[in-house]
Amino acid sequence: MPRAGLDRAAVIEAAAALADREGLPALTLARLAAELGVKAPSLYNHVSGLPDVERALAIAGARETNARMLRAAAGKARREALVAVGFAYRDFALERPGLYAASVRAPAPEDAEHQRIGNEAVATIVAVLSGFGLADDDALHATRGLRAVIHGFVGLEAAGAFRLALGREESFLRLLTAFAVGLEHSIDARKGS
Amino acid sequence: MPRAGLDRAAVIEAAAALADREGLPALTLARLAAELGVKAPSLYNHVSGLPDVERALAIAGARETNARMLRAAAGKARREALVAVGFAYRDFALERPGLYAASVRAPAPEDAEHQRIGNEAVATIVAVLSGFGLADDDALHATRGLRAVIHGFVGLEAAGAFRLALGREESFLRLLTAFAVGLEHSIDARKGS
DNA sequence: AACAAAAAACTAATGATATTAGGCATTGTG
DNA sequence: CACAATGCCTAATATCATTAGTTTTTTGTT
Repeated sequence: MPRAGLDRAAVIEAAAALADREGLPALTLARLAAELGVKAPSLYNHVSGLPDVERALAIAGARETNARMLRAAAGKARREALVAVGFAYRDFALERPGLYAASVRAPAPEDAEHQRIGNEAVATIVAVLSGFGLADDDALHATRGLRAVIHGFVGLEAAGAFRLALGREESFLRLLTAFAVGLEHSIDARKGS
Repeated sequence: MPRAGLDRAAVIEAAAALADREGLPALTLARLAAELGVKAPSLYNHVSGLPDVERALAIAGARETNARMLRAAAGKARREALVAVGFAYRDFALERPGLYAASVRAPAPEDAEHQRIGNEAVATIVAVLSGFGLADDDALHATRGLRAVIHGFVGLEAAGAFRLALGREESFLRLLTAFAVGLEHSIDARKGS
């Protein structure tokens, strides 16, 4: 039997491509092996099982998302930064639906590495909101809010929930703007202005 | 062999209970059958397969969500109605995580019944936003926004994404309020006030 | 260069799952 | 009370993931 010349990276890459192309649920070891011209058990020389592959996709997706958000936020502040980060996240989800879907699943509580990557993305959101001059709990609540706004819109869009012929970018832009405006006002209100 | 006395409703109910208790992924026909004191193939006398069960849960969940949102919105308007509906949705997701998870999956495009239930929930959101005096596209964009806000926050919370010791109700309240405030202001801006 | 060790592929087997087919008992109805 | 429908069963097939054990190819060492 000739060797296929696989390694872990090649397996994970093929898995990502398959998940992007046919959806995360279509990613099975049997399918992946066939795609790579190999029998399913052979994959165990490179990965420890399906959960390992899924975790690798989740981490790769989270890394990529975070990198894009950081790039998008560079040199921007407040409302502009918030919108840029939102769209960076959305673009990634639309371009790599399989990786995105994998990265959405919450990391196992005992998976320190995966948790760490997730925390970095949260830190990026925190940084984006720092320009709004929020302190302490205000900043934490706002972070949860922005995560929810972005995750919610992108998730619904990825699930095909927006079927109307109405610009989705426009919807997203308005949502991000409304949240930003709302944030600014709640700050004013709290300052007693 | 004595009869178990099952019918479709009993099967679906047990499936919902199992999904709530152990998570939607734990819902398998084998598991469900064991729970009901019956062998898996016997379930086919009452449901047409696992997808049928999942669809039934999705529809039941969507119905219940919608009913709760309608009840919550009755007699309220604008910001108050928006907050009430958001919390009604959230309460349901926390009380019935399995049903909620099932109802989040988008209906198949050819599944008219399921689509219809989903549209009713959208109509409820539209109604809640009607008090804000939005017209045409503005109303549609805002509806997408509110759906995203609610779905996003509740989804993250259900996934265990909010691990800090910081009131989650408070975070959600602030998010809904920020969105409402942002909406009001974007309306003002558009009116040129 | 030869050979031993490591790595990568394979086949075979196990166990979970869904699902279909076919048989038998129970039940409710004429 | 017979009988037809119904509900449950066992048996069988097919798809997965995964483990064990084998073979073959590389690789690295002497």
